[in-house]
Amino acid sequence: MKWKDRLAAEGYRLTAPRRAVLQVLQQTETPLSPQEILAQAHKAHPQLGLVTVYRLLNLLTGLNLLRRVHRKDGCHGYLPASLGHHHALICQTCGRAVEFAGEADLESLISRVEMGTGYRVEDHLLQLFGLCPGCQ
Amino acid sequence: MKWKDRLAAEGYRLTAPRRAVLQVLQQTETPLSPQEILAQAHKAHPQLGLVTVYRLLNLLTGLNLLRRVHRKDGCHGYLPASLGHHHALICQTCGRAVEFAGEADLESLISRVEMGTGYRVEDHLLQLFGLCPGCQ
DNA sequence: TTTTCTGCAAAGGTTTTGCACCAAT
DNA sequence: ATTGGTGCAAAACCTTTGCAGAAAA
Repeated sequence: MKWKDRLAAEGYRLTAPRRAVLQVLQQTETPLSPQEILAQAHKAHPQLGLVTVYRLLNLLTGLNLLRRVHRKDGCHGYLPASLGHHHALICQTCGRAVEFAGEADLESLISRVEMGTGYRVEDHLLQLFGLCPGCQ
Repeated sequence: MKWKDRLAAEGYRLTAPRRAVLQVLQQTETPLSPQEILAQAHKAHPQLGLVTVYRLLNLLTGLNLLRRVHRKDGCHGYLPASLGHHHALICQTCGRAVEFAGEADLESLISRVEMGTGYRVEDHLLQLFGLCPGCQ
């Protein structure tokens, strides 16, 4: 429910299409492509258009409510974002995803790489792919 | 020169368009988009088409001679790949990229995540972004 | 009522495919 | 001579934008 409050607090309107998309995104455990989001939200709001999905995705990503991930099939997927900087671990079979915090381990890796290359590291992209407990 | 040998060994033909594209890719230090590759290779082979670039990129990526990276601007870029599983560190200002091996550090992170989540991790995507020595 | 949001249509961009011609082996 | 490669055109996608009408505040 906090997503709706957040949108209201930022001055955005709560409309039927947005409710439908929010409901899909808040419940998903797998990274969904815009098309997949449309298909699911369509049930709750049949006249929903893909354009509206894209606009809301950009809005929510900007508010850090959503995280955009790279899927193995090349598409982009969207996942509800936890607070702070987390990373995604995605099941290659069922798509189910969990987030994990790997900052501590990355920091030592990053300082070693900085030392070795002379670069200063400012950002990173880390995703893991594997099999979830149910798919092993 | 070993790329050409590799192509020949795999039964692929050495043509003028391919020579032009190979020359560009073997020399680059920054991840190039297909359009950028076309623009540079065009000098050596003016009638080169973008389609041919795409086909060769897919071919070389399949042979593990090229690595596809995600650029911050959303485009895909291509870098010559070293042997083994390496990762890219890309300068956000000039685009210059280096590869680094972070397997040792990642292994401890990965086993910790496997322990915590119950997933089995089979693959990963790691890229670092920062400033190269010259751009700091 | 005022501003924002929506959905359509259309544009822009990237990547793939079909096909006839051409070139490397 | 064969086989595979090229380039054009066109198609298939994905994503963004312009705009008039609709809905939230």
